Amino acid sequence: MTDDPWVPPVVLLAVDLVILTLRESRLHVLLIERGVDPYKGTLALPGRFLQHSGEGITAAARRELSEETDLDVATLRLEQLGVYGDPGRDPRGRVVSVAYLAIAPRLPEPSAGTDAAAAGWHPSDRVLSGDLALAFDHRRIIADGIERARVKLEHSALATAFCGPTFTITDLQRVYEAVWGIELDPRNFYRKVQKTEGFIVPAGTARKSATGRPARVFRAGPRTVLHPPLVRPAEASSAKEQESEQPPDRDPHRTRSGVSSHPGEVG
Amino acid sequence: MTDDPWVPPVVLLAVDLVILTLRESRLHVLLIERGVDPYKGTLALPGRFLQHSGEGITAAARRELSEETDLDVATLRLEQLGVYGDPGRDPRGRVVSVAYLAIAPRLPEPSAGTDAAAAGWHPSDRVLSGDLALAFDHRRIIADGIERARVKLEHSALATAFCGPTFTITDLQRVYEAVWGIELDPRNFYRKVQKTEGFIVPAGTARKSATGRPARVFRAGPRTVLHPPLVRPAEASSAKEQESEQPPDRDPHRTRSGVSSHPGEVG
DNA sequence: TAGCTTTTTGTCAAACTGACAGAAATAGCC
DNA sequence: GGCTATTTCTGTCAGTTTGACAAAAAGCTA
Repeated sequence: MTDDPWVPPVVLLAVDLVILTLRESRLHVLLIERGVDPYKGTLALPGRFLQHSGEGITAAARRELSEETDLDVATLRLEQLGVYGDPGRDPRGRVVSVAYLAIAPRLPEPSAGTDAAAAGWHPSDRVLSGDLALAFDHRRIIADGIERARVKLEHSALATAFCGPTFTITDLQRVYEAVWGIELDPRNFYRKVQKTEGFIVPAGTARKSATGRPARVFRAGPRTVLHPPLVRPAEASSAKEQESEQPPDRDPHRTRSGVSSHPGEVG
Repeated sequence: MTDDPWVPPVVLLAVDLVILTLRESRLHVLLIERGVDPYKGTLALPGRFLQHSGEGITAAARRELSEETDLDVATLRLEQLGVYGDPGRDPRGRVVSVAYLAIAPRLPEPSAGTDAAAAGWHPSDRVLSGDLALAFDHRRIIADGIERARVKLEHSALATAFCGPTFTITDLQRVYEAVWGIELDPRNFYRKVQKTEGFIVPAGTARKSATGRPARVFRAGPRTVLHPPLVRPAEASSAKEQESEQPPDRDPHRTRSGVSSHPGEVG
């Protein structure tokens, strides 16, 4: 990888977590308020530095996850989102951060777990719109995470991860609608979901409803890949091109046509 | 991200490149023979350490790319694949590597660019089968890169990146067949590709053929996302679950059902 | 029981898919 | 030139899926 006499530069390695959930049919992301400089007092993703040089990256992410949520960490899945390491993104020095994506069902209301002072859920659209100011390049990381979730909803059974152990088909539809930001026809959604064998399976005799006809209850089936995919309508998937390694909103030449669904594409 | 008095551990940051191309209708990956320990004499992905602490990660990847191929780097696209940073993956210390994926059309035969002694193309199946021994965790990185390419072929116009500036529909079909490892019906492929507006556009009057009816020539169109996607047959997409941050083949509990198309998913 | 709401079962035309037939355009060979 | 081999391209056809929408079913409220 390199020659001998020369000594490569070192960097500080951190992990950041994009934890998404649904509250009142809207997509939310977990943010903390930073207690120290830089960006003291600003909202940011939960994250941490590698604890010691022998700690695995995913181990660090999992530990951070367990500190921020009281959920059973074993049941959550962490998916690597990408690396964010622009020089200058962190005034403390060369910090390279590995971002992870996690999907959580609606958590027990007060999300705080430990001392991490102000941790709370914030609507994702307020983050994406720039309404909420975020530390570092965390807004871009969240945007990438949400886009990843959108794509994964099409091809995997990820949507069930947003729900509790059991749910109705309408619950599942709300997930798709919230993440995709569109409305779906209940009849067609019902048909599609039912036809995809192994996606959801009936869960006992239980039924739930507030008003209207009681709905059947299901739980997640064994299948994790959806074949054929549950494609979102054409207009909804025309996302924007994404870049990294440079300050966001730098390039006015972004085309509307391009999308990679995998952030970090560069010329 | 952390408290104050404590000092986070440092890591060495490297980039590794998975460069794929097609030769004689087979998928190949660019490998170099390591000239120094560790793994001296073993095949490995082209890669390098960050040159100085202010160098961007993508910049490092792009520089390595330009050293290994004589292609116009500006025309190639680099896509971030993921981070590989298991402790112990590199005997020299804590090395975290950011992997990038690049797709190249058939390059001018001798692939070497600079002094990087033995650089050459190797069939991807010989790598995946374990037939060729690779340094570090590079076999896994390549596997992840190929799986990424497979998925991207469905949803993006990536396939044209394997071809030269102009190509025939059959050329394009060969790309899909090589990367997916299956055969496609020429008639249906023709129809599908033609119907996807903006995917490929006619390129002048030129025609080429060796034997048989001369084929029309096309070049890549403006569209980068394929809508609707060009789905591969069901059996072909039943891939294996992937993990990272741990030595491969560690966990006997891997399920056959799960796949994420995005490597690095962990429980 | 009537009215309201939400779930669930259908229906129907249009679009798409997979399998396959066959015409068109060239090169090579006798 | 005529024949064959080969590859490209244009259709066809039945089965499936999709999107839009109708209407029945099953509860709650009044």
